Amino acid sequence: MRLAKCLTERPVVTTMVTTVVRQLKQISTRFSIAVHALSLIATNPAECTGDYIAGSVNTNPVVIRRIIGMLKKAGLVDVRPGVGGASLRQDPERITLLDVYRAVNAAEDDHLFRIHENSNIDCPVGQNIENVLRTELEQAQALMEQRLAQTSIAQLLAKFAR
Amino acid sequence: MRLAKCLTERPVVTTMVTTVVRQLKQISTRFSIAVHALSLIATNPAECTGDYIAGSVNTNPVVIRRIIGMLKKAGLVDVRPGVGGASLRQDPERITLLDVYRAVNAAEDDHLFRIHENSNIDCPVGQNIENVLRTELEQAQALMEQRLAQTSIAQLLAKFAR
DNA sequence: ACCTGTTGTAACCGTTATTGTTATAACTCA
DNA sequence: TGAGTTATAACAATAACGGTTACAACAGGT
Repeated sequence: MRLAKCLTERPVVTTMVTTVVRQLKQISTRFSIAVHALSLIATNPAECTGDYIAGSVNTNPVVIRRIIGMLKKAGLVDVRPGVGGASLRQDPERITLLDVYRAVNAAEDDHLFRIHENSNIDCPVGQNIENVLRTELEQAQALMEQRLAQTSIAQLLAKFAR
Repeated sequence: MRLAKCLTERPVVTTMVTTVVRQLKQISTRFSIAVHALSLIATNPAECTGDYIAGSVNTNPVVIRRIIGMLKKAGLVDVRPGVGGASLRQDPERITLLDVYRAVNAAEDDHLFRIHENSNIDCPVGQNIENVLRTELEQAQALMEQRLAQTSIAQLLAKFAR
């Protein structure tokens, strides 16, 4: 069969593809640590130094400052060099888990699923798979994100025991 | 404040924690490649050798065999050593994207979100954050997976152009 | 004006997952 | 038996992650 040959006898030259990298990141603990930090700040802004938050999260202060920096860049918190403590820039009712998720770059480029590229376009499947699958996966991802958007930091705090 | 001291003056000994590792994996291209392979097998089982599929996906045949091996272990496909070709072990209408997602271990231990551990239990936030957040994130994950479960390989193929 | 405590970063390390690759054993069937 | 195939081990290159040290810059109190 022609297609069989076309697919099996791959040209050896394909190794030229410089690998664009663009690696999708996993959903790291940055996300949960960020939520933790925001919960602390919402509760007790005055004491929220990097060291203090690190003491509650039980990690290194630099890890915390890195994450706080991302939250600051996203407009969620206020921090000033030299002066201790941090404060929310929005009401805790208005900061959702999705805001935090996005702020800490939980998923690269807003794509949770990574899809292989360079499929063989001489093959009916290779020709179509990327677009069709992308549509499906984007819908799945959207549902997840909608759920994240439904919970605010304030709602989270309200669920704490006592 | 007592809590402040408790959190700020961390005992230096905490470094003993041997770091259990347990790294959560990202959603790799294994998933999309597996869907691609299953689509090929559903369409054209006879010709589906590792090299053939690799030609359509445009990657190394060993990568394909590794993935096919996982699909086989999950009971989705039939492959036999020595003999070329592969076949579905279930109707393409009954194989969902979620089945594939699970088969290739897209998320470690079925937990898409990784949550930091060892929060300071002397802190009200540290005490509660893990359980409360876990509940939320599991619901978000569940919605995503339910969406994956709604699409079968057959439905995917039906969406291909011409 | 200094000192202390803090934020903000850069730089580096060890670990891990991923993807591609080579090599080799074992198997099937004509 | 030989060709084609599956199965798998081993290795390398890359990247993300989390932790750590070091240091510059800054603010506020004394």
